[in-house]
Amino acid sequence: MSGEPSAQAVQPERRRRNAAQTRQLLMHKARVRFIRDGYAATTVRDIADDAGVNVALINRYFTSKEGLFEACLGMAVNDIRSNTENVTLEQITERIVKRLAGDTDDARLQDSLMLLLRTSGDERVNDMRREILEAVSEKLAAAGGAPVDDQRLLRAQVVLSTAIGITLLRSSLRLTPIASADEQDLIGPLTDVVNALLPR
Amino acid sequence: MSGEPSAQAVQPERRRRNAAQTRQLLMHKARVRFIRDGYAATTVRDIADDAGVNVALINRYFTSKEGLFEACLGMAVNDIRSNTENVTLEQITERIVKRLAGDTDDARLQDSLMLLLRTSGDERVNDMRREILEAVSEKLAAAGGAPVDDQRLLRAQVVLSTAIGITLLRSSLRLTPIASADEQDLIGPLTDVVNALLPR
DNA sequence: ATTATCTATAGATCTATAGATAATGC
DNA sequence: ATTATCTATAGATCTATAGATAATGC
Repeated sequence: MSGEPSAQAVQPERRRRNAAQTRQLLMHKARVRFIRDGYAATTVRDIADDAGVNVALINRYFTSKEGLFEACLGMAVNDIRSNTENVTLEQITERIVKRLAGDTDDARLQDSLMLLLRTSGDERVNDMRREILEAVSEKLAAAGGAPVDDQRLLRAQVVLSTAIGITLLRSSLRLTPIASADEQDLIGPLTDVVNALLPR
Repeated sequence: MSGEPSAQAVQPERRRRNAAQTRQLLMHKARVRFIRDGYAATTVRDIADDAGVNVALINRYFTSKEGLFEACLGMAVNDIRSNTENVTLEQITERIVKRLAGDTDDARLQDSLMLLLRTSGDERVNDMRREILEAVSEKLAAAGGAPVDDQRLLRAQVVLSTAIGITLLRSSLRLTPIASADEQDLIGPLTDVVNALLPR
């Protein structure tokens, strides 16, 4: 179903042995699989093949498939957190568009937002997900120094919903024309949404 | 991981043998599992247990797990199609809110939009998904007799993105306050989004 | 000598099917 | 007699682990 190793999997030349680097590579390949196929549909063998190493290394470096997923999610959480630090009202649209605008398939398969939508069945992982989304929506709501009440927090979450929905339609469902829209095409509609939901 | 049969699974009294009814029941239970856990994480045994019948009936009535998923998706597509017939610009927000407003967990697990986000790996199924989403966004774009250009279609798809994103945050991620918002709470923000994206 | 990586395999699923059982209708 | 439903099981994965191999650093 999703078993063929991707073309890039074949390393042209064996790189020098390096546990840290292999760990990184596994996380990178895992992230792409988890985003594209979801947790359950991804096998550890898929990931190991993509990385061009033996399956056993996944358990060696991450204890379990679940551990690998958790590591990927941690990376995504950091990525999103650092991208939403100190954001002003003016920057919101720009940041969202930048995040969504990845125009190559490869870029979309890196999108941390997509990984946040994947579930593994582990409760701790679901908590991580909810925490970061709460943090992000609070930052959005408070952007520009606006006073945050429940009303505004809800509206911030609708902004977040739009971003998530666009990500899905573009990367997972590949719906045109939104899937082929570039930064320039998205900025207008997105600006309108943000202005409508989070008036200054 | 997701194996416990739900509480309602135990039928208080054995109903009369009825193939058509059992088929229906299986589709209904399958839909809930597929929406909540996704295709790969759901086992046919989970579904059969929820329905209180033997696993073998799934293959008898639907040929395969994939066939059952396809049947569920067909149901969802019909549901969404009938809900987007002849929609006017004024009705869009109302329709979206009505669809999103399900306030019980059970209601959310029925949401056809959520099933559209689930993938099975079968290419034919992905096509069904893309087709219905295209049809819906075209209907949205054309609502109220507006001339449809690429620009407007893109904006209609951003509306759709918002609806999908809200559904996800509410049902799968259960983010508050949006997850606990009712119809009354959602109508305001949603109206603003639709007006901003699809001006008459 | 250390440790990154691989081999081989156990044990636990999961889907699908052949054939048996038992409820229903004539 | 028909057919809805169940039993039993084959065959295909999939994850995890114990222990072997081989590349690297001292």
